[in-house]
Amino acid sequence: MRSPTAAPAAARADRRFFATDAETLARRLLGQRLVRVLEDGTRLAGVIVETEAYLGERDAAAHSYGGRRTPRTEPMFGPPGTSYVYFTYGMHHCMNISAGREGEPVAVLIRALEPIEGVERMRALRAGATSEKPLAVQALANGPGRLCQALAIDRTLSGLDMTRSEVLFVERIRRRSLSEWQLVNTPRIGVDGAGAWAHRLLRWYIRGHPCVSRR
DNA sequence: ATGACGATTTACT
DNA sequence: GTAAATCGTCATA
Repeated sequence: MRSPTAAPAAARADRRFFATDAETLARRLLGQRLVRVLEDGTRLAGVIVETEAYLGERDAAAHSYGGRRTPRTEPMFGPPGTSYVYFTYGMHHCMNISAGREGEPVAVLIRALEPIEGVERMRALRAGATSEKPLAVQALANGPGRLCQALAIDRTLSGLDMTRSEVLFVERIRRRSLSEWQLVNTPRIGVDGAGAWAHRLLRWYIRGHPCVSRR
């Protein structure tokens, strides 16, 4: 039973939310809340402030370019709302959410969050990365690798159905102010080897937000 | 079996 | 600004 004073349960993003093209989902995710529930029940959450779209077989920057389908990339082919987490550079993880339709390997990379819940836990999770003093809030999840570290996301969380998972999901939050935000649209980061696709404007972020990567 | 590379981050000059 | 860290994944053989 919920107490009369408790806040109403946030609405979880459902299949329909994710079932659109990657560019639309990349914009739609901005301002929504990404939630990670740890094994001890701790809730870590933040507002998504930066995303990138990966357009599948035709996109030379995508892991699914040319239809490449391997155990690693399999979640990209899953139903919309499937998590795709990969390990790279021998030390970092990056998190995506599949979009489009099942069998269509398109996804959105989550590049940065504004930490909202469990900030101290995120700081502890990130502490090992630097020898510096405690990190500022805006430095906890301002990049795809940092975000995964702050939320304890690794490839054991790849392939989850985020419309069902109890450990990783998106909550839709009321965004009356969203229409007031200005979105910035730029080329994607770190895909210089992708020829003409490197120039496509497939990255979005909330203009002026302090938690965006590469400030 | 082997080798090249990466949707990054950090530290250092 | 540049370089190092570090290893799973994938293509080739």
